[in-house]
Amino acid sequence: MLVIDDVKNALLSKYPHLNLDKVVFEPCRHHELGDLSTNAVMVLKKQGDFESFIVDFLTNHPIVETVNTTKGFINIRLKKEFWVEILKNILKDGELKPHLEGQGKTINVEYVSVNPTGPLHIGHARNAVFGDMIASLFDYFGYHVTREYYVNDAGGQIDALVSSVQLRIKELNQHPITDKDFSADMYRGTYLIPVAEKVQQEKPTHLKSFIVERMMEAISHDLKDLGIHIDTFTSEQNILNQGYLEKAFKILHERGDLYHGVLPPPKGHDGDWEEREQLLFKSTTYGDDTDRPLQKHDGTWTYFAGDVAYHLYKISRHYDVLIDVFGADHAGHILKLQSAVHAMSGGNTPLHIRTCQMVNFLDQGVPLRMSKRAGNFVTLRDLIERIGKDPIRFMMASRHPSTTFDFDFEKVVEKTKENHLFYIQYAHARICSVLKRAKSHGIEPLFHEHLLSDDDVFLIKMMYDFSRQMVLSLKHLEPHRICQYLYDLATHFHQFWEKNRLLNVDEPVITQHRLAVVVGVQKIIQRAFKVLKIDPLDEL
RNA sequence: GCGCUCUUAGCUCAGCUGGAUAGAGCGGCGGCCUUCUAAGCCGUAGGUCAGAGGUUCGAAUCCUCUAGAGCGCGCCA
Repeated sequence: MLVIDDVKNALLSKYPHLNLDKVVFEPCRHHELGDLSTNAVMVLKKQGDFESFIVDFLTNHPIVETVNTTKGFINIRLKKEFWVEILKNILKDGELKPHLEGQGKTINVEYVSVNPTGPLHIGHARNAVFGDMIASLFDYFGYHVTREYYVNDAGGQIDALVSSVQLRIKELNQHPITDKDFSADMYRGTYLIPVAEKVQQEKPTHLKSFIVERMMEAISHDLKDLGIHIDTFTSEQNILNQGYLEKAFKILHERGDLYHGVLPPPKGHDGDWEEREQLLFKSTTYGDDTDRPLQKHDGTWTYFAGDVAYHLYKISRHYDVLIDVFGADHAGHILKLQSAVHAMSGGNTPLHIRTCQMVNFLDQGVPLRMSKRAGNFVTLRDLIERIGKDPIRFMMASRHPSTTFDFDFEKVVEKTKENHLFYIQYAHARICSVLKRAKSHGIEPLFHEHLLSDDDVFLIKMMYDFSRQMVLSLKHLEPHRICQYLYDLATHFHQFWEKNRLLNVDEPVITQHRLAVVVGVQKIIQRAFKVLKIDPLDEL
């Protein structure tokens, strides 16, 4: 934004000592008062009284129409030329390009990372979509993004998976099996039957990796249908084979962050606690609440140790920033992982961890109680086939990540304003429809500056806010802001539609002009949807 | 017992990391289709921002405590 930089520069050139960090221009809360407001006077109060200086400066600024002050704010109304330029830029570039702040920087976003023991279910969807949109946002701002999935293919769960497949093979060979043949940790899902068949056909030499590959094929296929492409699948087994566990041990040991000791029992963990000496990581040094075990009592590595090794591997790949996306049920891992990364990278590799909360699923208002054991969980595939990828992506991304919310299978495909995605698509479809109709009359969009109306400006202002919302979404890693913004934009458009008849064959010039204005909206929706990876609809 | 996250209108959610009179939708009430998609638009009613303190020019937002909800808490991953 030009005005704010001009004001800041003017202030600094006269008062070089000023701290202007908190000075911002924002869209004016009250439309009657102006277009933009600044808190400068209030924020700078302690450093001096700069009101008359700023007001004078703004009054003489070439793109400022009027200036007023109320309740400590300075409000400005911009000249129409400003909005003319904004719309021209949108029509030319298809958007409003924020300056690319991430050019050259590399970033690794790890998300989904579901154990390869079964198909993705709907409980995995939020993490997958949220992580993917975080990655998309970084793409948008010019970072080099790696989308990564960590495959837990080394633990006891995988052994149980292999046993489960072997049991299914037995079943294929005319040995009837019952529920009793499955031990508690085994997987009795019928999705393993085709895997067993494949094993029989191909007789692989490495059974375990063969099975994991089949599971990962299914998972990536489901992800693809949700619009997600993972760049790098990193195998836990591979990390271990490459000796990263030992490397991590060595680094932490040399730093003096390891010791053998006994953890205190968690409070309320009365009778069944048995004190055991373990190899511990001194994560309390880095802000954790308690030290964390790298080895079990028997000297074998813990799951956490594997995670530490994996993050050392990520550090060794020299990204500027690492991001992990966890479900709320893994929030307990944040501090210990960040401690480990801090220790191993010497504080040089920032690790941001974002969690998204659980989702309550409902079908026509009835809560779904899923249990993996009972086998009544809904697969992601089933949901995609039932309602499509876009409603899932939009809904999963449209809520603040740290709040739980209700996801009703029926409500997200309703064709009413209550369904935000529909409402936005409706705006887009209306624009496409009227453009098509105008074209059949030989009328194409064409912007006429001198026809710019107050209603046009009202709509252009909303388009102008796009780049600011994108910046905020990135800054806070909160893609839901984009969804919220699009809904507001759609609201403004629908109001505009009701007030201003777009197509009038008797008035071709005004028709051209209004079409050009709504093409701006169309382009912004398309650009935002590209980031969300949602397909805009030309008709409903 | 401890930790993390949450609590905003009857319901579902926003609230621009401390700014102006806290906003939308649904539901309620009342209006708007001979013209581009009424799958929409307009008006109206509805609030002690869970509660109590604190920080300051200013708090839904930051801190402390209390209550309630969800998730988690070595020897699973």
